[in-house]
Amino acid sequence: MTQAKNEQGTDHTLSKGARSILEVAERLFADKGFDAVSISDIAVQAGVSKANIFHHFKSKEGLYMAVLRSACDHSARALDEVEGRLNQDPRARMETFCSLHLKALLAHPRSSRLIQRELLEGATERGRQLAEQVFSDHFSRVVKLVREGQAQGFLRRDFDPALLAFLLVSTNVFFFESRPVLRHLPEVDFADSPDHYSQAVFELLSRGFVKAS
Amino acid sequence: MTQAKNEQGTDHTLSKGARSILEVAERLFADKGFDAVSISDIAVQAGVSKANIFHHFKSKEGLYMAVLRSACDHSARALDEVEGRLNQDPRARMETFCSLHLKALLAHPRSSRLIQRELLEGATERGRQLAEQVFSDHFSRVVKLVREGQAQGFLRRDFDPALLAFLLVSTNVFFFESRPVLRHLPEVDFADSPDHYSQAVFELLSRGFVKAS
DNA sequence: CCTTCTGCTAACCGATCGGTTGGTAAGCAT
DNA sequence: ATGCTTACCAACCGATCGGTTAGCAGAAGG
Repeated sequence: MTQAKNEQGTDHTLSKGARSILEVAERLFADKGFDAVSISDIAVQAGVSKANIFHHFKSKEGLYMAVLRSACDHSARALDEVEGRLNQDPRARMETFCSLHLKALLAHPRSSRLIQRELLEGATERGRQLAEQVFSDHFSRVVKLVREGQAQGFLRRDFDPALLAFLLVSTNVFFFESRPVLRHLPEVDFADSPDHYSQAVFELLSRGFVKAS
Repeated sequence: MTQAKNEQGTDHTLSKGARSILEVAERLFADKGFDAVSISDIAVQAGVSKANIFHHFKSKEGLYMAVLRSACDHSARALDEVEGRLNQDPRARMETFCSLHLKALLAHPRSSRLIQRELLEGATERGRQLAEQVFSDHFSRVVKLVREGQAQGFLRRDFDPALLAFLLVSTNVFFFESRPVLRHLPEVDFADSPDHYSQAVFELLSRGFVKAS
C-alpha cells in the first residue's frame, strides 16, 4: 500500500475518479462530520456512481480512514516544512515556529478540522489513535523546542516545558477553532489577522501580564 | 415556555418519561453527536417508546435544541456561581476565576462537550448561535475581569485585554478538550491534576516564560 | 357518568442509508 | 483473438432512519 505522491500531495497512481472521490470526501467529512455525509452525497458531487466508491474503497469507514490518513500526512509534512525553515536564534526559533504552525493550521483547514474532530470524538474509535499520534508527534516537537530554549538560557528553567508547549499549541489550535465565533465578538479585533495574533500572543507569553514591579 | 427547575436543574413540571428522555439524549448527543444518535437509541435507553419522544418533543432537532438549551443554562449558571465566589483582591479574582472556570468545565463535561461541538460545526446551523451566545457571554466576562485588573494597576496596560482573556479561556477549554490525549503523552504529568495545571498556567502567564534580565 | 386531557404505545410509513449484484467497456499482456 | 484486470454503472437489497396514526389507560373536572 505504498502511495506515490507528487509535491501537491495528489496521488497519480489513483484514477481520476478515485481522486475526485477523495477530494470531495475530504471536503464533506471535514465540513459536516462522518455521520452527516452519505455515500450518495459524495458520489453525486464527485460525479461518479455510488457503486464506484465501493469499488475504490472497501466501506464508508475505509474511505473516511483514507481521507484521515491523507490529512495526517498533510499535517505532518506541513510541520516538517516549518521545522526546515527554523533559523538558529533560539528566541526567533520559538516565535517563528508558533507563527508558522498557526499558518499551517489555517492553510489546511480541512485537514486541521478532520484531526480536531477526531480528537474530540471520545465515544467512537474510528481514527482517534491516528489523530492522537499526529497530535502527540507535533506536541513532542514543541516540547523539544522549549527544552532547547531552556538549555540555551533564553527561557526560565523553573516551569514545566510541557506546560509551555501545551499553551503554545492550545492557543494556536483554539484560535483556529474559534475563529468563526471570534469574528462576531465586539471585543476582539485579531480574528482576521493571525500574524498580529501570533506576535501578540508570543509577546504576552514571554513577558507575562503582570506589571513589572 | 417558562421552566420551573429546582436546584439540581431537574424540571419537575416534566413527567418522569420526559425527564429520562432528556437525560439520555444529553448523554448520547454529548458523547456521539447529533447524527450518530438515533431516536430509537434514545427511546430504548430511556425505557420509553419511540413515539413517546415525538409526543414530548416535536422533532429530533427539537429534542436536540432542548438538550442544548439546558446545557447552555447549566453553563451560564455555573459561571454565575463562579462570579459569586470571587473575592476582592484583584489578583486572586483572576486566578480563582480561571481555576473555577476550569472546574466548572470538568464538572459538567456533557454540557461542555455539547457546546464545544456546536461551535466546531460550521456547516450546520442548528444551535450554533445559541452556543456562540454562551461563548461570547463567558468571554465578555473574562474581558471585563482583565480590564478591571488593568484599571486597578495589577496588570500591564500595554496589551489587548481581549487577547489575555482569549488565552485564559483557550487554555482552559483546550485542556478540557484534549485531556484524553494528554493522558497518553509521556511529557505531560498535569493531565489529571487540573488544580496544579490552573495554578501553573496562571503563574506562567503572569510572569512570562522569559528569563528575567 | 361522561368528557377531556395527558402520558404513553404498537404498528406503520416513505425515504434514505450503506452496501451488493451483475454487468459493460476499455486497456494490456500473451 | 484471448484472457485478465481495472474503472465504472444501473438496479437492487435489507435495514434503519425520522416521523405519523390510531388508540388505550388513567386522572381530573363538570
